[in-house]
Amino acid sequence: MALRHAVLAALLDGEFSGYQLTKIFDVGVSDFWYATPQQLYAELAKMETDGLLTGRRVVQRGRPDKRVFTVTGAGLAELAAFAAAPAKPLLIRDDLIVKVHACDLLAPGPLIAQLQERAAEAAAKLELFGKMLLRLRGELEEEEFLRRGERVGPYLTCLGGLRLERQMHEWCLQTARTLSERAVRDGTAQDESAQQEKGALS
Amino acid sequence: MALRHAVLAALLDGEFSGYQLTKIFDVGVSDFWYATPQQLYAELAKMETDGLLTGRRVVQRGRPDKRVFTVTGAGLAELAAFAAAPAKPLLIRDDLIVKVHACDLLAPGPLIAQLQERAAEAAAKLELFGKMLLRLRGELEEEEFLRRGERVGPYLTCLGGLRLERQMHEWCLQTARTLSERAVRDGTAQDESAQQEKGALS
DNA sequence: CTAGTCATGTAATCCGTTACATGATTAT
DNA sequence: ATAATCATGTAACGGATTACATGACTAG
Repeated sequence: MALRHAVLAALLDGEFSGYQLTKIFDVGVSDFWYATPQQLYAELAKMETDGLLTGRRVVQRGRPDKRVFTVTGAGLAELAAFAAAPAKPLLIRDDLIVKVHACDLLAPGPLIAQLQERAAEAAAKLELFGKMLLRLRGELEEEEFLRRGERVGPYLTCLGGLRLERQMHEWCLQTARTLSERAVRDGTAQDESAQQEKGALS
Repeated sequence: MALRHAVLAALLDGEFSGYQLTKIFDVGVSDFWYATPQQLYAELAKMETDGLLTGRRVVQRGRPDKRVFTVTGAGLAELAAFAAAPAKPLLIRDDLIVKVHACDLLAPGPLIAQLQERAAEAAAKLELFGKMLLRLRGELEEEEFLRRGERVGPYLTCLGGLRLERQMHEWCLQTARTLSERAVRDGTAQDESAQQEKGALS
């Protein structure tokens, strides 16, 4: 029961449909959670049954109708109870870090490529978060907004996401550089036979 | 099928028993993965059946016997295949960030306390990772070790963990400070009735 | 002699992922 | 026409968490 709290938090920013929430959770906005569409549709149905949300049908022209959800009083109470309870420890699961951990026994080529790819993704998110921060604080300066803004929650999490992506970007590039240099030292990165001798597995 | 690759990577650092691995995965060493004991014992059994690992009984004096595991050739092949396949996107799930996202509608007191607690945990991990880096690189300087060390994988992931914890530490403290200042502005943090008026939920 | 650590599991339940399924509308 | 986007689900499977269970030994 943890996705539901993320959904409640997301719905504080406005009314959203299941589809809109899939977009929000797919990007993992501000890196605060991730969920698949199937999870969301199922959870939304359950939450409505449990009285935490109310759905409202919105007729659209040119597009299929959608049902947007609003947090109820019971939903807010659930969120408050969640906030008061001790937080579970941060959960991270990352294939890439596992691969780097094992990098001394692996072919360096694919790993370096994946690190650079991840760095590029991080850079894209950095830009996104930067724009988001601008949008959220409007005309105010950051300090001013954090002191007197009405809704700073999304801004603070976005700042966290920005920091995370910045450090991810740097780490990936630095790690890729280190592995490249070592590959060169061992007899050029693309030379497969040289790596076989060193014990790398294709 | 992702835990098994993390187990394989961990077992590159030496022979470990299920119990030892629970310690490693419980701390979430270098923040690279997390798993419960039950998950590990089940997965180790399956991996042995699948021929990725071999177990060896170690008789101890003063302590119960243990079974330590070693990666087989098939295990290394599995790891190589995993490394060559595209990595799944980073998965983060964090209660605290969800709470901060909703902070404008919540009582600030408990949230601030939890942010400070998390900051303390991050500081503890920072120290741990610092010591670990020293131990891993021995007498060499970092640059030198990264260029010529034999096993840099754990070092690189540890560097990543260090960066992550450093940024987590800073973000938690900064966010706690921001929320504290806002709480004061609204009529002192511990004054429950004042928050009720503002709309905060206890 | 009590609490804590070492050591290993089973069972039930819950959560999450993958695959499948449908259908309208808009832009090319 | 065809692909892409909007919109919402079901079903099956596999992975993860929680609760339960056991037992030896060590340090206070």
